[in-house]
Amino acid sequence: MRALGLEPYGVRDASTDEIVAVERARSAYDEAADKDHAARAKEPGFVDGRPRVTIAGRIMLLRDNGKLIWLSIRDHSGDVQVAVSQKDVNERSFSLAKATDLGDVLVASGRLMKTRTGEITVWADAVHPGAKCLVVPPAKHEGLEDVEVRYRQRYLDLWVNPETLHVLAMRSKIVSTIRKFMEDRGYLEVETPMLQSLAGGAAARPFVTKMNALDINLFMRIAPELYLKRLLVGGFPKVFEINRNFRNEGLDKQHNPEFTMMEAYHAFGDMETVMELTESAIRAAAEMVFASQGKTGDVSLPFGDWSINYTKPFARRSYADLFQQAYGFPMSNVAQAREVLIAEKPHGGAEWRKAVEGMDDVLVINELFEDKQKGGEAQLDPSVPTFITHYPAAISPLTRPNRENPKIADRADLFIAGMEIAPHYTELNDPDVQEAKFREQLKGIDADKNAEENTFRTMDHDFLRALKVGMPPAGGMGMGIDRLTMILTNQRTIRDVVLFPLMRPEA
RNA sequence: GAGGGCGUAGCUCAGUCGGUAGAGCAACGGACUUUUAAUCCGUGGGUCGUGGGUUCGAGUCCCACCGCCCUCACCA
Repeated sequence: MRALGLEPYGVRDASTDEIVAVERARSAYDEAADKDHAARAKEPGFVDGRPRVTIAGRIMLLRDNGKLIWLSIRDHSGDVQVAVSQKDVNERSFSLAKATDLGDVLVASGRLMKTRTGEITVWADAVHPGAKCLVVPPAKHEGLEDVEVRYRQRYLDLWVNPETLHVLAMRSKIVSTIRKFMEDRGYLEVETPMLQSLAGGAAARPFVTKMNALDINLFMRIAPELYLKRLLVGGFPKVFEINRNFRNEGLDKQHNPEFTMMEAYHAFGDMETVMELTESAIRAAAEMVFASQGKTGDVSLPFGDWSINYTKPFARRSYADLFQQAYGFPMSNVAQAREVLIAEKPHGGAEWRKAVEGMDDVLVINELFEDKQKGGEAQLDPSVPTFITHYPAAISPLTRPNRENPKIADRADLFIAGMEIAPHYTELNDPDVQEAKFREQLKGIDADKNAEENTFRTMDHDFLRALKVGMPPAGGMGMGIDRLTMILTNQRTIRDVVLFPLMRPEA
């Protein structure tokens, strides 16, 4: 192109300042003015009333008829046809249009008209360069289907597959809807450390990194919980944080090593306070998504084969009921539960039997419970978001035991479509009970957990010190933003709602 | 971590029984002022994921490795 005296890369100028989204340009089409122009263009003194627009985007299709060139240009909002006729543009514009290839970014200005086949077209009076595309673009019809290339070269995926851009833009809108909802409810957004010298607040393997200046190891946080609670001690009444957590574990359809979570804490609230908060926040996000599809009425969104209703109140099922339903005997029958668990791994042999027999009662029950929960749709109605309530206290180390029944934790987990979306707690604020629970956790509740995993189950003395200062009673919740986005946008893998999912480096 | 599947042109894909590497689109040169996946004429394009083995001969069969996908395991 430079050999032809053309500059392949554009600059900001008077025309680029006028650029509007393709969608807006198309809606500016004026049929009356177009017909008037078609009928009277040759009359002396005729004033062309057709709106003039400037759009910019990538060339998706190209039909060069010699002295008339048809281009299909795509931007984030859609596609539009552009016609560049030799007699209606200057030589420089026409040469540029001639030298254009599929994939180039082009700026085109012109009046809106319809072709005789009825397609809205920008009849160009000038075109300007945007950017040259130096790689051969993916096939214009088949698109880009290779999932590996889609994730590694997301820029290509976003350009070629409009659905990708739509889903990821929707993710941004879901986050901003929830953020606005929280602010409207009077919660203050805060930022707490991502680099922590103790990785607490959850049971997960952390990433370790090294700080040179202080010559210390630091952990990437696995949860912000313990810092947010310190803020309640300090006097913040209602706080939330939407940010990344990092867990050094496997990848699958529901797990990316870095993921986004919203945690919220409400002083002088409890589990019920934050359950209502989550339900309303999710409903607000679902309503936004639903409305963006131009739909009205009861909000229901598809996820796979299911249709999930967000207008009806979310359901509640107790842990004990679900256990009974799944196994046909009550969870109080630990002896029978133990036999069922042993029978689950017939190949485990004597070793497995011994491990199970040494397990705490509550862990036996919970192992069985979680086995069934993975196929959660078998027990819960997948079309209704459901809170599982009345968890055993022993598996919820940071939760306050129920005042009436200390064996039950004040904890409720929200499940949608078989996925765990958000746990809710009445938070534990008694430092003595908290310390006892830390110690219990440190004993190594799982005999078969390896040593490496136990190294990060350390006692957080400063957190206990904070509780001694006095934390008001509080409700707390944590919501997986990635999973919520999956459910609201009907994506079955977490990688399709993350802009740049983790990939093994290319060789 | 275990099992299974996949990897061929820029993209989407064929490739039979082991016998000269294929198509469409894209690219390159040319024609064409209302096209719609424009059309027409012409041209170029391959480390068949990588490395080894079997064989007269391997894209094809065997082994190892790399990457991706699926299922399971792990995972608040």
